[in-house]
Amino acid sequence: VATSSRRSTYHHGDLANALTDAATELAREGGPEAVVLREAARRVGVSATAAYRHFASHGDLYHAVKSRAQDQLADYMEEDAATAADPIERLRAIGSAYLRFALAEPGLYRTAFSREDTSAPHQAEPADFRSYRMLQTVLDEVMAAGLLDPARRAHCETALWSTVHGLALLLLDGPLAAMPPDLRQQAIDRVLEFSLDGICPARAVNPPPASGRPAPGST
Amino acid sequence: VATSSRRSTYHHGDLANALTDAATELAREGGPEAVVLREAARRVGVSATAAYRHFASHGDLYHAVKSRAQDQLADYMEEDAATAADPIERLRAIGSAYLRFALAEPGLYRTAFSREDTSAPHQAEPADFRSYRMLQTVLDEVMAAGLLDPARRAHCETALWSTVHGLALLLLDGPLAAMPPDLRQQAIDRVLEFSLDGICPARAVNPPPASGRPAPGST
DNA sequence: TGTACATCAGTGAACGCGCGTTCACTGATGTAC
DNA sequence: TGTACATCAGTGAACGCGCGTTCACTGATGTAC
Repeated sequence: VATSSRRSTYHHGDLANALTDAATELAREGGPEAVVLREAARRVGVSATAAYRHFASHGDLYHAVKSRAQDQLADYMEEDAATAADPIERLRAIGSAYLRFALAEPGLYRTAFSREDTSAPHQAEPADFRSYRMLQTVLDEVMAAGLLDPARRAHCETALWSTVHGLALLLLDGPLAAMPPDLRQQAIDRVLEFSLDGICPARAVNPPPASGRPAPGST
Repeated sequence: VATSSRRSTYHHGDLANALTDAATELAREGGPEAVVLREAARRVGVSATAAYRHFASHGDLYHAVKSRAQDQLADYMEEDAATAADPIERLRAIGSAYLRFALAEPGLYRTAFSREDTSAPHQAEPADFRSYRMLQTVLDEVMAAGLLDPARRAHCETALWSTVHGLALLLLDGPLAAMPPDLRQQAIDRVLEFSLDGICPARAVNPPPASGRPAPGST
């Protein structure tokens, strides 16, 4: 399996993967619009036509790239979740990893959440996202630990996902793009706390004594 | 000023506005990518070249459309805010109007928050958005009414905006697009409550007696 | 162990599309005298 | 009140671009006998 962009043999051996790699790199550099079949083929050192042996259309290739991007996001989250000691910490960790990924890999992040071609094989469901399933699991842990009122359990995923997703996009493409980095980190920290407080209001009213939660305003 | 798409006089009279109207309609129908200078000119019944008498480039026209879209969002919010009795109601109202606009006018909504061309005249600031200034004002009112701890005032705008923006995009383009409408409205209502609870946790722990806040789970 | 041949995985040229933008132009308007 | 003329606001043809996709093809591979 040659990962090099020029090959010696006539047959590539793993062209589908090589094209997906190249196209993912395009997304990384330039976002969803930069995923161009011809350019991916060019980078692999192959004719554009060759791509059609492995992908039915541009949309097919694009779909593969999008999946990769979603997976990398989940990787970031998994990595940070592993360092967390308790469920609330873990919730904070996956939220902050989400934003870390969005800011570190804006092109991939945008691609992961770009609108799919209407002719997509099937409508995406939340459960198709590894990151969503992680969020579900952690919320269940928080509830099991007695920190989340079962009456408030429904729609928690949606609330948290909305917040981090919205913040990511406001920071990347929106009116918050001009924020200086230090203020930006402060905003991220505060927004995450607001979210946790919304889920577990008791936590905010009677803060746990030994919690590592930073006081409002500190950094 | 003729708003009709075909004109009788050689000189149009208000071509700049007519082009912006047409281009905004394109955005409404197909989102930001659908804002095509040539098509706008076609719809107005004028040669594509004529547009260059009024706009320096496609980006210029696009910018005008984006402003219109942002303005219409603020109109929606203002409309609903007017019906609210108290500050918390008003906060809920502008949030729900935000989502109402996003779902009713997805093309315009996407355009309002689309990434600006890097060669834009200046970086957008939150304060450039009428909707943001409304949010600020209402939050100040909530604080003045004693319902928001001044120590928690900072970054409230960012938290709320992130949540509604994220939810809107997850519902429009994201994995929540497949949600059936009734569940969707439930999700919107709950997410707004989570947000308000995050801002004012005391409200959630000791719910105000005569408040119109729906009980969790009700619709 | 060799050979015929189906199949697989590439090539290169070309098509059609629609875009933003430029060019040299012409028709309409309004102002100076 | 008329006329010369600068200026303004349009026209139509054309350019160059890069894309996704199709076409007829050829080189490499592997299997049957």
